[in-house]
Amino acid sequence: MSNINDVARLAQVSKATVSRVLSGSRGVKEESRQAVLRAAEILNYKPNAIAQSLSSQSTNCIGVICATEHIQQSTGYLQALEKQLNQHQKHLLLRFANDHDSVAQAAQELSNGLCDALVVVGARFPLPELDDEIMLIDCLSGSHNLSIQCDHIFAAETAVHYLCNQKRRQIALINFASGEAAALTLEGYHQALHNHVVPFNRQLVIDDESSVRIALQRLINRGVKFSALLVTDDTQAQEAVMMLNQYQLTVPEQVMVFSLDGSSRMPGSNAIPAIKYPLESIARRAVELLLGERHTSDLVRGSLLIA
Amino acid sequence: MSNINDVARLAQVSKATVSRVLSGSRGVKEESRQAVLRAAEILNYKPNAIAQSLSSQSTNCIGVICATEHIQQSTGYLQALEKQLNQHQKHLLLRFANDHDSVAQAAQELSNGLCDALVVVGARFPLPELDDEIMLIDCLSGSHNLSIQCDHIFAAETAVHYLCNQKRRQIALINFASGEAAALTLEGYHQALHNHVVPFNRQLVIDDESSVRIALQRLINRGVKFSALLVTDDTQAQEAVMMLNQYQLTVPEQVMVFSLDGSSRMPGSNAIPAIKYPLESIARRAVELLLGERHTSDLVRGSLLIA
DNA sequence: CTGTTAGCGCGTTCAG
DNA sequence: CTGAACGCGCTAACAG
Repeated sequence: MSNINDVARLAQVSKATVSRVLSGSRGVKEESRQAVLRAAEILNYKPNAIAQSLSSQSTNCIGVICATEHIQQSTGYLQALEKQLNQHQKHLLLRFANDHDSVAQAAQELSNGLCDALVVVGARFPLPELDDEIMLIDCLSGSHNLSIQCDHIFAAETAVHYLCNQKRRQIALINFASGEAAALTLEGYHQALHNHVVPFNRQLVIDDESSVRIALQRLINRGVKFSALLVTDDTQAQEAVMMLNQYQLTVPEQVMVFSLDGSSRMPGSNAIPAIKYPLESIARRAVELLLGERHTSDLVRGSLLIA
Repeated sequence: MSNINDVARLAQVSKATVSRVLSGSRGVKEESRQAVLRAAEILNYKPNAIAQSLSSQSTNCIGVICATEHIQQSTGYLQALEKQLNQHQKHLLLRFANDHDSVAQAAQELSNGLCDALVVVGARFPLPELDDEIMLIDCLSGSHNLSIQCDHIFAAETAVHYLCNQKRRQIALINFASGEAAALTLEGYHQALHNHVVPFNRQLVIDDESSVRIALQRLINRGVKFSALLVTDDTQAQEAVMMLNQYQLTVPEQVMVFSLDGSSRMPGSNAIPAIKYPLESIARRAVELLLGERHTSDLVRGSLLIA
């Protein structure tokens, strides 16, 4: 690979002039300008990104730590993020993590100057204490400087509202097992029921169970009737449908399953109503926040999606 | 962020000694060694990755250009690759691309010293002329220095063999639209039929159609009966099943759909028999080839997977 | 065993 | 308008 010296030599100018032409490009005689461009063309010269980074004290890399639990979900985010970053000439350094410790380790290992910033995406588990510079997207943790969260209250309200309009008033909820998101979801659920003058039944809510299947079994074991089932995402919805079928409950006739996050749908789950979040705009907002100096957070609302 | 000078100063030694302790670590007096470690601890010092890269002329980054066409497939590769790279202390620089030009551009932009190597994953379209150093995983292109390909002949043979044993002898094939893989698949299909003394019927094969739905329509329009349908991957299988249902054909009773690549399955497609490739070992092999100096290629066989 | 020095490739003063 | 010189943070070769 040729370097700046080679170009300078071939173009009969100094390194500084080469640098000026290829970067700032202002205040250079047209003649030497052409000479540099020609030389660079001939040598197929590309400024070395590493050297530039060292000099400018900023790599153009953004580290993304992606939760794998709901992988098809995360993949949507990944694509949207990459697209946005790409438009800003930034690179995406990918790391997967599926629990507290993995995230901590990944964050450690990416904090050695390789990345200009870090993002954690889709972590549905308690996160370690992270630097305030790190952005959280669609994670459970609530109070963080830089984050983009789904409006869980709004989602739950919308879902309950829709289901009530379908004359389904016994709405079961399998909530997140912990975190701010769980509380907010419950709040929206509560609120919407109240608006529809439906009494709240504690027996219809499970909020301390990480496995959907077991949550559903517990629900059924309780013997309480329900005509609708709210779950937190599409993966859970799929599993719930299968399991309900095993219990001879038809979907959606007897029980309508509703996914509170149906972004990045996989084929075959179109029959399940859901709240869909606009991945592209979330990613755009995320990159804006990340690259801008303003440290703030966003709440994004999802829209009702029915087959 | 503190740098090597800070540590040297605090530890009362020179930069070189600090470097030695944290890298080579040989031939250093225990006393100064401890001093360095203590100082590094106190200052929470992390060697700057960029500076190391510039000096060593090797970033520890591997660029991965991932095709998005069959995204759930690609995601599996991505996770497996990241895991392997991680074990080798390498970072994964992610780029998505869905056509010839995007790949070319991505390859260009990652060839500025930022990456030590490049990998293209899952590209089912014709690729641009790429540097021989670039590794191809599960791509259509055949002759390339460094690549890991699926054994398409073996896969097609296995599929046909299985179907014949199920007494299904009219086996339709919706093949790749182009490339080496298409030819190999057809060869395996051909060969296996021959072994089962089933006459080859050109009317059962579609190999110049990128859309499954249209391919299937063409197949049905031809009016030729088939009791089994071979498609190239799970996404296509899903679509085929839906479409067959629309035509009032029951699956698998009337037509058994078989996916020639059912790696990284999504929930709900368990009923479709498939050939499954071992993603983890493919990724391991890929990283070995990439990091080793031997430039060679691999052919990997998939195993029959039935619900 | 250790400190000094010279690069790695580039951007950026600062004189001319 | 241009070139020489310095610094980014670190590693490696060379003297002591």
